[in-house]
Amino acid sequence: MNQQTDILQGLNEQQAEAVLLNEGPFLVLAGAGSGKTRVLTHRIVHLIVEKQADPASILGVTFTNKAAREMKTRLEKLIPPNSSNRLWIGTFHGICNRLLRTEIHRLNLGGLKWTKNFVIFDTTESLSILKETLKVLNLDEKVYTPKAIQSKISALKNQALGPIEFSKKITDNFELKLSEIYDKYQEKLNFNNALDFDDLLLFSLKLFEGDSECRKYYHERFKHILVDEFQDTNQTQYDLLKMLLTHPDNSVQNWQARSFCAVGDIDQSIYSWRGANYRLTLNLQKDFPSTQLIKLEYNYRSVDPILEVANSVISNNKQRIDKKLLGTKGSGEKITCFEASDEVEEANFITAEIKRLKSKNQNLNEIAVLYRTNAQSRAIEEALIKGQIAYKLVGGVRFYDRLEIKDIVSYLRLIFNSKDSNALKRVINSPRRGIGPSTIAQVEEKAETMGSSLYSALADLLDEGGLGPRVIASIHSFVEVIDYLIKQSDIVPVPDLVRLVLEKTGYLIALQDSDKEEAEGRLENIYELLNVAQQFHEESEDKTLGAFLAQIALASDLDNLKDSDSEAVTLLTIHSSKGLEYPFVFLTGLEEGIFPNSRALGDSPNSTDDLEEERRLLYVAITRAEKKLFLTYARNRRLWGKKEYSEPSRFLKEMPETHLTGFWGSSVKSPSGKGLPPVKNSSESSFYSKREAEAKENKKNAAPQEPKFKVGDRVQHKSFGLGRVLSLFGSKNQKFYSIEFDGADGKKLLSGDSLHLVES
DNA sequence: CGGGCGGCTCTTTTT
DNA sequence: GAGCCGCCCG
Repeated sequence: MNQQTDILQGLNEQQAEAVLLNEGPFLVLAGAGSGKTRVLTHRIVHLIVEKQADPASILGVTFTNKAAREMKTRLEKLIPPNSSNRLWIGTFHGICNRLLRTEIHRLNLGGLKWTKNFVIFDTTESLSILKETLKVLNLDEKVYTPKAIQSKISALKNQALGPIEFSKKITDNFELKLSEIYDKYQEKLNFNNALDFDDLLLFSLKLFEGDSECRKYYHERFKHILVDEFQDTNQTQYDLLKMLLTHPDNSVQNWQARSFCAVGDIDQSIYSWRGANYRLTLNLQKDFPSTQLIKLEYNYRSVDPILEVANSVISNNKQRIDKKLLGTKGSGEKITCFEASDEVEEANFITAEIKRLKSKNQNLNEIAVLYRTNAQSRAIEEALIKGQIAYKLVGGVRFYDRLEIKDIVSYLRLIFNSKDSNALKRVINSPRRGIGPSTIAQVEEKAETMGSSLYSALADLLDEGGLGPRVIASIHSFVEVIDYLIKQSDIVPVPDLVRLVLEKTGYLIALQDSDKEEAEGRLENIYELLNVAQQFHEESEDKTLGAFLAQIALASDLDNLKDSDSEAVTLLTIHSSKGLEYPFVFLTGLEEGIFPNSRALGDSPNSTDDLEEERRLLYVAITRAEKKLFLTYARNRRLWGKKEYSEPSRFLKEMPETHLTGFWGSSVKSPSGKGLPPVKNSSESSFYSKREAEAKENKKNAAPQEPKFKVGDRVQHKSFGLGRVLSLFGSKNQKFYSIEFDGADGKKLLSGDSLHLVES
């Protein structure tokens, strides 16, 4: 067998075409589960093995670090040894970081320069310097809320607008102020020799715009560019790609001959709030008329009912290119719906179903629970803990956001880039050295007058009077330790440096001596950080401190998700689940206000767009499931600590009822049997609100309900016939039973009202 | 200087 | 219900 057929083995016609096309830009519209990752991997293998492409000439952009790592691992097995480390594969942010680490000195942004030992500020850190900025500008935080300003600036950066470009587009007073803040904020970042997330992209673009030599070098180098999840590209990323694809001397023309492969699915565009713009995908052919189009419509992941429901839901969107997922897995179980009285019952149902799956020898790693917002995980976690089901939670508090880890990392950052005043302020009194806010204020003042960094202002302050002898001694020994560590950082590998930090700063001793309850957990986390450092040193290509810090800054919780780990159910938001697949999926909280989220239901001019994005999100969620999907919602939910009534999601009625089963919308099924009646207007008095009023009334009067049946009882239902009780759920006032009916496939979930006991 | 307490706002999603 | 901020007291 020759290599050509080998590479194409197992690919369908369209997939093979996408692998083999070698000239001109082309767009692969790849539906969920259509094997696009395979296409990308095989294409790279084809380029290297068949076309003798230099691995260093290939640039692959993925959406997550995890996807990048997986792709690299797969490639290592398929291409010649030692060639994989010459490929550039990563997220836009990761790639831009790599680029700027070597080229940032060429960049000049309105007189501001950065050096290659820049640090990356995460959202929290950039918020804190933004607050400083507002203070300096004497702006009221009540009027200019830092969070809102932060997202405005982020939006600008994602539209390729730097402070200078934006200042030319100002139309009103608010924008004028915003522009001032933006300027000052960038100055602050510069003072720290720091970039925020969005700057990684924007600065890379500005670099190419301002330095055609540099642009030419990378244009000529990256002969083959592949971009995954193209629908979630923002303007800045798009412009950046254009920079690489076109030659500085002859603009658009030679784009047409470039090997450029964009893979995406407009129906899975779910990051518009981060500046992503799926219209860029729609416009690709308009921008570049020679762009060829390949559609991948065969789905190799899910059974038919799941695909039917997904197709049906997404067809309600107006803004899309028509396509359907075509099944290859055949028929399968219907989708089970469950209406819970509240979030506790919902969680109990999920736990019980998971137990059942486990009893049928399903591995817990095959199960995922999805939700719209992170806050929803809480109730589910509690139920799983009670039910003794192991779970892994993605999101929530990131490992690197923990206090002790941030402390140690801040030390490392200060060592790497002594201009990082955020890091300095964080560590200077941790462990306690008696250097408090008033001293820091003096340091800041000193730095201001000297025009220097906080760290060098420390040394200047020592020479002056005005500080007590105790503080002087503290600062003196602090500076001594940091200076020593800075010297060591050039000599010793990262894991050793981390150990030195723990030891020389007194951090470890202070923690060990602490009799606080949480100290033990913190120590464990610190040991885990040491493990991370060790692993980094063994596996990373670039073993420098800078690379370590960048890895930490760009790491997401998702990156640590390994299926091979211990056996556990995965809990994650729908956003985080993009690109993943699980045999069994629970999609929870299908309620108006939760999903679709209330933010998407407002009367803003964008609300139609927002609702369509919610629908795409639902489409993503549904298509994660391979074998079996569960949909749940709760009639009451604790929100901001308050109980709220909610109506079932409007999306439920967009699903063909023939593919659904279970107990859902109990009395809300319309007489026609066509699923839920239309939710016209959530504020309108409707069927739902009447039912809510009833429920409220019942609740008031109801004594705690005793279960009518127990597990194993024979029961009768007027339309389903005879069955047996498998399990029971419910709150104090409401009980539900899972019933297996004789001769029927699957089980039904019903309330006691419609059942009669036949035999105990 | 540091810890503790009370009041305030807020949650959509993440590189 | 939680995290953040500011205020007060030891």
